[in-house]
Amino acid sequence: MTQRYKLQPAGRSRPHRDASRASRPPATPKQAAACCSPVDSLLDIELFKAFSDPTRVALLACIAKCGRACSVGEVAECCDVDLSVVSRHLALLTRSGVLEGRKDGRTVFYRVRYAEVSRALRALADALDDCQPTHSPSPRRQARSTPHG
Amino acid sequence: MTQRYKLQPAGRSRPHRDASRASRPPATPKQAAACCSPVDSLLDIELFKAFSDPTRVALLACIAKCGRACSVGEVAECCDVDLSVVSRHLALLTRSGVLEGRKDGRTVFYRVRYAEVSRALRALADALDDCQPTHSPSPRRQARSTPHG
DNA sequence: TGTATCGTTGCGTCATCGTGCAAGTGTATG
DNA sequence: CATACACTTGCACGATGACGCAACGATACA
Repeated sequence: MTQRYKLQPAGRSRPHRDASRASRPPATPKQAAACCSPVDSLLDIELFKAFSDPTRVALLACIAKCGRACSVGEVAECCDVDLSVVSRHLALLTRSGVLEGRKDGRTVFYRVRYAEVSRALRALADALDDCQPTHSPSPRRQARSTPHG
Repeated sequence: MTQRYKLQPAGRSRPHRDASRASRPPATPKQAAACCSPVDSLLDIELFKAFSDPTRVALLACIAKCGRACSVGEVAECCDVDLSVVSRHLALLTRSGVLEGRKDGRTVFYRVRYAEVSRALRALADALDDCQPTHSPSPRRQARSTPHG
């Protein structure tokens, strides 16, 4: 099945009650604060915090564009920062569910969890669209044009 | 036309050279750092920094769930922080292109730029998927299931 | 078993950011 | 013109986070 809500680190998964974005929106922001909606869980602070540092994002972009799992040493050649800094950034990206690490001998290979991240981003986009009263109430689409799970 | 790349504050728009994600990915992360791709501009640090503070995200979620433009005073009732803090958060969200402010008399109404934000999120999701060598090379889809521009 | 390699973790430092208070700006109202 | 209201901005302070260096595992190899 598809993971609908908040992005989790690799190897976990968590259910979450659906806030059933009812027929009409709350009248005031204060009322909105009380009623919970998919956007609450999809606005995943840890995920977006991972995307909010230039060095970290540069490292992520390098791995992403590479399209394969990369070692820490390889990734460190992208940026002019200490290897320990790279290690910490990759660890944080892993904790936030963006990367996945695999140890092979004495080297650690990090790969991007493309499907999970893009699914989380699209889910948030859908949830935001659903908040607009003028918007049609969201046909649940698959992740991409290709209908694989 | 649709704005393909980085989310901009309301009232602006910027072209950007297309990195033409070529046939095969770069061999190493270092090479990946040199060649630019849609992910570079779509990993918009200012946007995601806006989503990386709990208070700020709570305020945003309130406005989003409300589905209409809200005044600063209204939004301030959602959280237990000073009004000046709310004002600053909403200003930052505006600068990063998430909100749009409109002054009416002495009150300022902030609304969520739903379409622009969700478009930016989906564009990043697409760009990430395109980085996977195993993935089909991205049919350019419209924003949602409804085929309006 | 010693040594080199790959990566992580502890620690101190510095910059950034979130916050509250107080003062300031701009707009309506009497 | 004075006052009230809605919001913004200056300032100081504390918390968080990014960074480099050094020390520490963990694994491979001679």
